[in-house]
Amino acid sequence: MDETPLEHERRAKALRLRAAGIEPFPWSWPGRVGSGEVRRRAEALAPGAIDPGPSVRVAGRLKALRTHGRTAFADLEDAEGPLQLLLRADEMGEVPYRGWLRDLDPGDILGAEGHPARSNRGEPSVLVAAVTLLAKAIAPPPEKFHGLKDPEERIRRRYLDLIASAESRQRFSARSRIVFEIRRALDEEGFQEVETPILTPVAGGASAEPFVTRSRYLDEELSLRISIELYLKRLLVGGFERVYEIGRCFRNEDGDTTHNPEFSLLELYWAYADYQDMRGLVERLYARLGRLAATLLPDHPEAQAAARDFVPPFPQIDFVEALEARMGRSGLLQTSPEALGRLAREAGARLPPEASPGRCLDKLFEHYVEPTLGRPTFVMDHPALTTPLAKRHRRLPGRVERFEMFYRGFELANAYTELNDPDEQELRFREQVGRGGEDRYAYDADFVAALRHGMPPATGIGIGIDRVVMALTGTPSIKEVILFPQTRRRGEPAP
RNA sequence: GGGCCCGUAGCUCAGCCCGGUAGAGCAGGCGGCUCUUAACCGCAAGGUCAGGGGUUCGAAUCCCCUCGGGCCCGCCA
Repeated sequence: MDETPLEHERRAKALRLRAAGIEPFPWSWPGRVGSGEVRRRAEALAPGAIDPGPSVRVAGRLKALRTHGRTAFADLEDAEGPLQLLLRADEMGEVPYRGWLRDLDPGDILGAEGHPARSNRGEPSVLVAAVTLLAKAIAPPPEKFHGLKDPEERIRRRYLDLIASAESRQRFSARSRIVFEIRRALDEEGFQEVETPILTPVAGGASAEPFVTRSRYLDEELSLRISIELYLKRLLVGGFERVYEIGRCFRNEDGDTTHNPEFSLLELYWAYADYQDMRGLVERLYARLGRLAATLLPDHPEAQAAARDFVPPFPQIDFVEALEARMGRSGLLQTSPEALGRLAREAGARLPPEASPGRCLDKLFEHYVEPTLGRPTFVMDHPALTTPLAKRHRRLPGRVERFEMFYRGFELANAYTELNDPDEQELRFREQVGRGGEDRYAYDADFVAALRHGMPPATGIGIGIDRVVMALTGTPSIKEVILFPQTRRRGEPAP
């Protein structure tokens, strides 16, 4: 890559230091303490005072340097936050002080040793006795005040976004904590996490185009999974009773504000329980997550609202009743496919002529009911037409035992009482495959073979992790909750 | 896949409508300053105006194509 004049200057500084016997990329910085501890010690002091206790060693990225002749203020930042360094010629020695001011740049990784202190203006600081370069930044950081704004650069070079934006760092930390909390909650509920194949001979469990690759060893085509479902159900056949997996799934489709080609899915299966049991689990889980979000993001109105909103029990509405009420008509399930298509198109849905009645019903629900579901709401007992792979409802004809939980326009859970009759499963697979259209599921013969050995009655659920994070943190774009979203290849810097 | 918008210095942005020598701030260079925190003051420097083609005496500016990105729609039950 061509070196900019700026980078030339910075590299020259590194070379100058090395020539003077100072390694610009040293190996370690032992005895380091976090900025948080130093801040706390410094905050106990009066302005202008110096902590008389032992000196401390801190480290972090140099964010800004304000020089005033024989004194200078440096903003250091580590994972715990910012910390000011107070550099003075009389503390450090005239020659080292002048040398470091000449050879340091914003963006450098620094170590500093000195006593906690408070500036005359009261800023918690370290009065530096000695400074050490821990890694020279040859390339400059983003602009100090405006940060990195260009949305393309923020995604392609996420490290720069993270350097510049505490908010971005906080959001991704929140994501980690949310996922950890989900694991902890499920562990306490008695579920065990498993790992099932990502490279699979048949990408099943959902309707989506897979990414396809090839195994040279097997001399076979393999697909990256589009869901986790069919392997977890095999484990129910095998005798595991409460299993889940959180993992990446892949769909070979366009991205947008709510879709990325690779995304994280939680799927969970629970033997000897039904979808009503699952509803309780969802309430307990989201109540925890709402409280967590409020703790993690005390300044985020959306996160605070989540804690108030996710208080069980969440209201339940019946899919058909809610839709009919909103539409002001009845007998939807008895309506002809042609009429359903007409209604859906009247509601603004652009549907292909061959769209199934189930798809029309989904579109109608999307249009009439979903926008009204701002608070956590369970939508119960979908028409069988919309959901071929759930178990038929034990009481309501033409329905299946299914619920979705909606919040702020996001579908945050989709659960069934699972189909476990192998003959019916095979029939439905064959219907889907025969259709050959958009809604096709891949036929997984091995899965049907597994069901023939008996899968206990069970409930299962899928939760899109990325969307959970979006909903809890009030983030409008999936790209802001995925560290490295998919982007088109571009001329990358040469090594 | 369709529509609209964006791409100017390392970063944040003016300039584009209405064509006439490419501008500022930050960062960097040189000089000054012992309490700043978007520090400040002075001086000098920094550009493939995303790329290609066209119109024109003359294009960052107007037109076409390509690349990349964003938003909306479609698709993703």
